Amino acid sequence: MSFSGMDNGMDELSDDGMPAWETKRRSLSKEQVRTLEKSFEQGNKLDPEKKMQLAMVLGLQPRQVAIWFQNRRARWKTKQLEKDYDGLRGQLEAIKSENEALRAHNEKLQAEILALKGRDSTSEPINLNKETEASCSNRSENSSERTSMAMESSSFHPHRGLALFASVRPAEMEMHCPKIEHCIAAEGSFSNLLCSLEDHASTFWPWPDGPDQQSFH
DNA sequence: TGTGTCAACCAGAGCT
DNA sequence: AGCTCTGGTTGACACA
Repeated sequence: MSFSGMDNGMDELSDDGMPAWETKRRSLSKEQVRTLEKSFEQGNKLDPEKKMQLAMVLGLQPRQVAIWFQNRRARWKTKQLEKDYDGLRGQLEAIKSENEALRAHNEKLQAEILALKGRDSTSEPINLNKETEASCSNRSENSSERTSMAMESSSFHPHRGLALFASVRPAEMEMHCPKIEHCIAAEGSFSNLLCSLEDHASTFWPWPDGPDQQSFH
């Protein structure tokens, strides 16, 4: 074990029976850490037998091994939270751009409707389907499909981006928009996004049933 | 000298 | 009761 700067002669004992000057000694050796890491990869929980075995092999106090595992779990969790945060931030950006696309498309449709209404009031009754066909040569008669085609003719791609919206069919867009609006309205508060994605967070832990049932692959 | 990292510790909770 | 866990803190050390 290598450490420096602890060269005084204090000889009172700590709770571990170690000299007090040893209680805050610096780091474990590279070899010790390598072995501990290897063991941690196989399973981040420490049963008493494994603890004793590691302590014996590494020439450490069993308590030191236990503490190393505790600290290592804490570090792992912190890293995992950072990763999770980054992932959610990415999803937020995707949702925002998706919303922009929806907004733009919505405005386009509104303008189209207004134009049609304008014509409607100045001339004879208009067959909407026919009129729409005229304004967009390759559209079908079905209004839902028409909407779909309109979406394709603009830059909107329903299957691109978040799976979150994969189930939103064009005809349902109006229904879903308020939800998205709400989401984006709350974009200043990241916790709201966290809440909305909470149900998707079951994969947070790499093992089933949460952190207590861990078993690394 | 400020800051980050890490071993060690503590308190409180849960499990057997 | 004894053990282990998590979350937070402390103190020593390394480094820019």
